[in-house]
Amino acid sequence: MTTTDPVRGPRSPRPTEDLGIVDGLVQLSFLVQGILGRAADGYDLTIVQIRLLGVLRDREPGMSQLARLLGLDKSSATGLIDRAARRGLVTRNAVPGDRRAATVALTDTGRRIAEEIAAEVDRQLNQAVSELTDTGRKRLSLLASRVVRHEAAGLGLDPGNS
Amino acid sequence: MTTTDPVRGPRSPRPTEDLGIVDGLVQLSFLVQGILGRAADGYDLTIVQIRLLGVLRDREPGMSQLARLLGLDKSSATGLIDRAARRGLVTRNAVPGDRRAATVALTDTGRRIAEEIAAEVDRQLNQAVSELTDTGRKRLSLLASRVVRHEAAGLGLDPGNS
DNA sequence: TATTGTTATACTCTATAACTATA
DNA sequence: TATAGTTATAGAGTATAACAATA
Repeated sequence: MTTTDPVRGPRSPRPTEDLGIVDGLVQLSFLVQGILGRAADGYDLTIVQIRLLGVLRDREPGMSQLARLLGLDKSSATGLIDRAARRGLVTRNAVPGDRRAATVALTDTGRRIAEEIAAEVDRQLNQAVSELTDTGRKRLSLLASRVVRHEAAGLGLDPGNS
Repeated sequence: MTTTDPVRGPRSPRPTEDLGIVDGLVQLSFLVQGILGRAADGYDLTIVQIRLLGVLRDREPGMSQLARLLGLDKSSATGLIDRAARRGLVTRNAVPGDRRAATVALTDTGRRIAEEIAAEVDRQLNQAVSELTDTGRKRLSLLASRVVRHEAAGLGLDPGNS
């Protein structure tokens, strides 16, 4: 997926060869995931952990709900939260009405780190699109948003996560 | 940083809210990775494995070179190739001049699966952008390509070479 | 009975450090 | 000594199946 081999010609003065919508999006996704991964690495975390922090920035879900938000099995969520809690990023809180249930929330440390990482990702991603014109960035933002919204709507999901 | 609200034309039932360049790209990357993951899952593979198949479609690298291409430690590549070989997707071939070295190549099965998955990803990704206009898809393709190219250049990578 | 969450188990993926064999 | 690759080990992440406790 990294490359299909487009005919490689001599260097054009203004290359910007079109990779096509498929390769373009696939490679862009790996680029973005790379940025996320390196940002996470700086805090000795993983992409999944920072995604968790992102999701918890404006929610306090139960375990099953959290698993659904992240697209995981609930047993996977158990381990994920175990590890995040061991690092002091999140806590499990009891639910008054239901003795089976527990909600997950960020700790102060978790929230601070979530914000620092978000700022770092912001920097790196803006750096990555710095070659585009203002109009280009604006268009890219809108096109990406439209695709994401369309897909979310198709899945019956509403709010965006991080 | 939601930007100014562009007046939506009569074609849009609802305004496509702009997620901003950062959230738009991050969420789009998860969407694309999700498509890749589900495509891989259909063959009982992982994203890493199909990425491996993609890389090997037009290369026959040594282990160290392969690790560099995938951004892994060479020991990680060993396990990755072990598992892929066990599934009959790739083979290790001896290098005549150097008894330490080995190159990795797709088997016929591996190549067939690589192509089937590529076709499936193509379908799903085109489906995902089906709501955009032709112009929108064209622009998205070009913008993504430009960002990817810029980043690759910054890393001194030249896709398609050694 | 259904739901919420955990445990047991097995596998993939990854890195670090130490190792073998060759160059 | 340096390079190519593997092994040993440890940890994260994931799913399935079985389980306990509560509703």
